[in-house]
Amino acid sequence: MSLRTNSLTTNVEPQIAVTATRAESARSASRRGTSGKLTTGDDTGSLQTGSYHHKLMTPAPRVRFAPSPTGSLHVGGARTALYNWLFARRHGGTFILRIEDTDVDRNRPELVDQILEAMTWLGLTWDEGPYRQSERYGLYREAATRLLAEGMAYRAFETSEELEAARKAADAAGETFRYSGAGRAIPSEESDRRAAAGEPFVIRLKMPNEPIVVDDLVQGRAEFPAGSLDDFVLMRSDGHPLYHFSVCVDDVAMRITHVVRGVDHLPNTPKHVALFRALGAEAPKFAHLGMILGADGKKLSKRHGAAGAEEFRAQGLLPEALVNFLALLGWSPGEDRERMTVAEMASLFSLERIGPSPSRFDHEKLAWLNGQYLQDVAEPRLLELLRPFGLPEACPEETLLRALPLQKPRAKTLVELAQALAVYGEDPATYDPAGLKKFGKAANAPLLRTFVERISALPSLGHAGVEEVARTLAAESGVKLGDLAQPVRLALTGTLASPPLFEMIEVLGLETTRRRALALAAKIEAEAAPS
RNA sequence: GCCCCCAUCGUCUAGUGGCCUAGGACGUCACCCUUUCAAGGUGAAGAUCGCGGGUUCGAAUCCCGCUGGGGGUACCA
Repeated sequence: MSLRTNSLTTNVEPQIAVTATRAESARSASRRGTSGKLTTGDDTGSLQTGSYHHKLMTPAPRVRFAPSPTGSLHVGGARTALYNWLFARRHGGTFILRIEDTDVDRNRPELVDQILEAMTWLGLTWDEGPYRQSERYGLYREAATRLLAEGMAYRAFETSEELEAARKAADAAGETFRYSGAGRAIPSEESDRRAAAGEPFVIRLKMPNEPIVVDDLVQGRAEFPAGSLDDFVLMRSDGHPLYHFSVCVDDVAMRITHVVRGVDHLPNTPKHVALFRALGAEAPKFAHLGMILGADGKKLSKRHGAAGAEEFRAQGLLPEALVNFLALLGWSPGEDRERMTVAEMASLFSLERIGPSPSRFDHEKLAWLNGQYLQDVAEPRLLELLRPFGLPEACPEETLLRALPLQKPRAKTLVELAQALAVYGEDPATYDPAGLKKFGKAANAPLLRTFVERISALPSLGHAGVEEVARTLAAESGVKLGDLAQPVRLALTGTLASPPLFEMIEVLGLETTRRRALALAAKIEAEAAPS
């Protein structure tokens, strides 16, 4: 594609795609179609008192989530997307997805799908888009041309090498580097001539020489002194728009009303405010969210275990749990609410209740929340969710379905649950050493054999019947129930921890129970008999 | 260096001048339940509201300074 910067001096502009392409519309429409469960019922619910007012007084908000495909969907990004989504749902607005892919060097197009998939997994479906900035270059060129013509921006002919050198010099002198604004002084005829002659240039914005105030909905008022910002670059010499520029042009084109993003963008905001002004547009309202830090208070990264949405998925977390957790990181509905459905969150959400401070990512609490959500998943669906994590092949699904109620309360993630299910498929390959030491006594072999004999004689293997057998046998043998139950448990699971033994036996069935109990008895006998 | 932001139990937070002897949740500990492990139930410990000054009859809540943390300072996003 030709990105000849010379085109900036002309006015040949390709048609602009302000609306999604047909394929994209269809795609997002179908996504929306599958996410019916996430609609919030705003129109009929708690909004009743306020909605009339809202609809008359202010237009429905239009918000966007604008990831760049330079990495996967980070939890920080996921939370930003969620807050935008909740805000849109709360006010009957529009949630727009925009891919910021103007950095050709760092872009990894294959990550776009990964991001979309992660958002879909989280249930954060979008109403418009995904727009790709790489497909909207005409729009940026047109805007740049206009700013140039209006004298709001100008060409600058310094090379990056020259600027780099100047930056280093300033650094060495202990001074703050700011672009000199030299390009402002070049007469427009000369500027046009040099551009036409093919001399490379960037386009810079003329920053107003006055302080810029940002009234942030979350962070409050921040005033940036005049002169603290220099004339930043709008268009690179290779014709690519820079982030600040494409963002503002698109926010105007998409009629964005509220910008909800991370505080790392707060220092950029005065630039954007100046740009919106230059573009002749009203700036949207801003809401900057505090950073999400790792448990150690450092910037969250892979080092902290998981940072990307798909990693949490791989860890066996439920999207609804992650969403609930993320919602609470910076926002609180008040009244001590913690566990909420997305619908509840959407009806309670407000930017005013977002706190400004950074927060740490507490995996423990996430795990707890996930465990809570896990309990509510019905067994058949749970089995499907578990499938990608591996189910024991040797075990009929009907058995797994019966095992699930026993194992579910003992697990916090799908990974843990899947692992716990393994015992229903295969006989223990090894025994817990401590368990063997404590319960592998010679006297326990006959106890195991008698237990097997007696439950074999039972007309059916109901847990109540098995328990009665066990209690009777323990009493007869003069031992506590635990002294019988633990060796049996060790035989059946190889460990000393499991769901209630008698219910487990009922699920495992007579054959498996016999085989495993007898195997341990044999092992004990073999070791007890000195050769 | 310069610019900007933040600061309540270990963690997430409630709190917007008197209702705070600072509330809830995770985590921790104890007890109960119990054939083990979880889950669940009950209870406890845990915050001189970062520090220092103001304002006020009264401050976690308002103002100033400091300290600590974070972000930005690109022809990255």
